[in-house]
Amino acid sequence: MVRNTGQPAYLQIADDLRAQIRGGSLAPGTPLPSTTKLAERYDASLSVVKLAVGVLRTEGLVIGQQGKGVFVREAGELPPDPKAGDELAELRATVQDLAVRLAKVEEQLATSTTRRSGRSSR
Amino acid sequence: MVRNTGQPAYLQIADDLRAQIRGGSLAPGTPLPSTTKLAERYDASLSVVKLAVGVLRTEGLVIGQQGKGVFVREAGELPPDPKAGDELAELRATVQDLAVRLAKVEEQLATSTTRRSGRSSR
DNA sequence: CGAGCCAACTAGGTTAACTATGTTGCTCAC
DNA sequence: GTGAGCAACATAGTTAACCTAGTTGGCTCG
Repeated sequence: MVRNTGQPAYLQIADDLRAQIRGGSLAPGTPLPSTTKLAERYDASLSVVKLAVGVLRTEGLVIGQQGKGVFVREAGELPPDPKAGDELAELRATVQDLAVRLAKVEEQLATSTTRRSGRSSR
Repeated sequence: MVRNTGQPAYLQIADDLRAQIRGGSLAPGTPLPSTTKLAERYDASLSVVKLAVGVLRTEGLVIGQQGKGVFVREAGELPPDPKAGDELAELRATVQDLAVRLAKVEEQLATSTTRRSGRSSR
């Protein structure tokens, strides 16, 4: 599809969707058409549609929910499904994970250095 | 290299690079390692590296120049930190940094103390 | 010696296939 | 009628392959 504009297809699609969101055609909370539908509508491959959605996702304009769909983000607030997309919870989980792993590493290090195998380079 | 944080590989790489940029390891104006090099360094496929760079690109943190490389955006001209500036982003970066360093230590520990080939990410 | 070509790198775009995982609705057995 | 299980569909992630295009440096040939 597209071209002419010199812009890659996935950016054109992303721009179009972004315009629709900002223009109100796609209201906050409403789901975008499915990847397949968008691919048909824009006559593009699934891959470029996924790329386009990916751009909007990293921009924070939309939020993808596995199994359900991709929803337009409420400006400044969370979508009707405030699932575990919480950064704080994510961070906590990560920190917890790090703590456990650190403990293991420290343990290994303690037992291995006693017989002096300290083989730490770089 | 991946796993650990439960985050997808391309986001982990993006976060790592982002941390390096914000941390100063990658100064503005300097080029990132080439896609191939990054793929080797992170033991990831070219695809995920391209995805990671793509994320930073859409974030405006780096600018890709075909044929030359991907360069860190000059601080003055980068409007980034779109939603950041908050503690959360800082924390995130720090945690990410810790995760990377821990992963390295774990790797060293695994290769130096074990002769079970258990590890290795693909 | 110089001009031009060429080979080797680079990023970027596109496609396709496969996997994983989550959601939802239907059907079928009890 | 209810519950279990399944099938269909959704996003998400990963990989691989192929192509385009820009840059650079070296080599060759005139």
